[in-house]
Amino acid sequence: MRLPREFYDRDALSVARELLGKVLVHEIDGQKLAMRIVETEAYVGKEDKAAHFHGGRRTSRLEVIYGAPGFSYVFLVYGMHHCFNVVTSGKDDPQAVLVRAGQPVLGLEAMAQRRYTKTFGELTGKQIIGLTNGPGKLCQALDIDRSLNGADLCGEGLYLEEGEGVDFRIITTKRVGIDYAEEAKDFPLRFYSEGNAYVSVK
DNA sequence: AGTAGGATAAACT
DNA sequence: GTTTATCCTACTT
Repeated sequence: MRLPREFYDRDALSVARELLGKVLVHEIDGQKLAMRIVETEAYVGKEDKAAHFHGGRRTSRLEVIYGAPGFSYVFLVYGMHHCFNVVTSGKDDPQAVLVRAGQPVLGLEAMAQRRYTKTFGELTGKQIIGLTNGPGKLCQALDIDRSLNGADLCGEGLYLEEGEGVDFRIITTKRVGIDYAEEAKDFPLRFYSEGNAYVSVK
């Protein structure tokens, strides 16, 4: 079951929490790369100094976030890593959820190849975890880059599906990598699946 | 287990 | 010219 537009048409905090356990799918040439989401972060409104759109900043790359919910926002950080976000909330209300980590479900060979240029069987235990345990890593594993910025997640190619009802507890804590964000750096806006090996930072 | 530094380019000032 | 929602490697304890 693909998640409907309404799922995304809410505040980022709710969407971030409920995205845990959902499955992110990227179809390439008929091949499915899929990952169960285990860690997310909410970036919520103009008061949030950690967000690109803080203070109501509205530049060309941010237009998608000011648009309709259920679209992707993909950007490049540190000149080499992509970050995948889901746009939430209504038009002109900038909110988004960063997908920070997941566990591979489908297309493991392709992921191993993209991340390490090795077959899955050649990977060490650490490398298997390293496939998708971070925002930049998961984008490399799932072949997500800026060409997918603005993609409709209710369309074809890149979308999210309902997961398999696995039970887990949600840990709520501070976000990662936003030390510049003054008081916002301590906001409890990161969520992850308790005990999951693929979580980027415990 | 922790700390340090470098890679590397788009976006923004 | 500065900053950056990261990752990897190497070195120290």
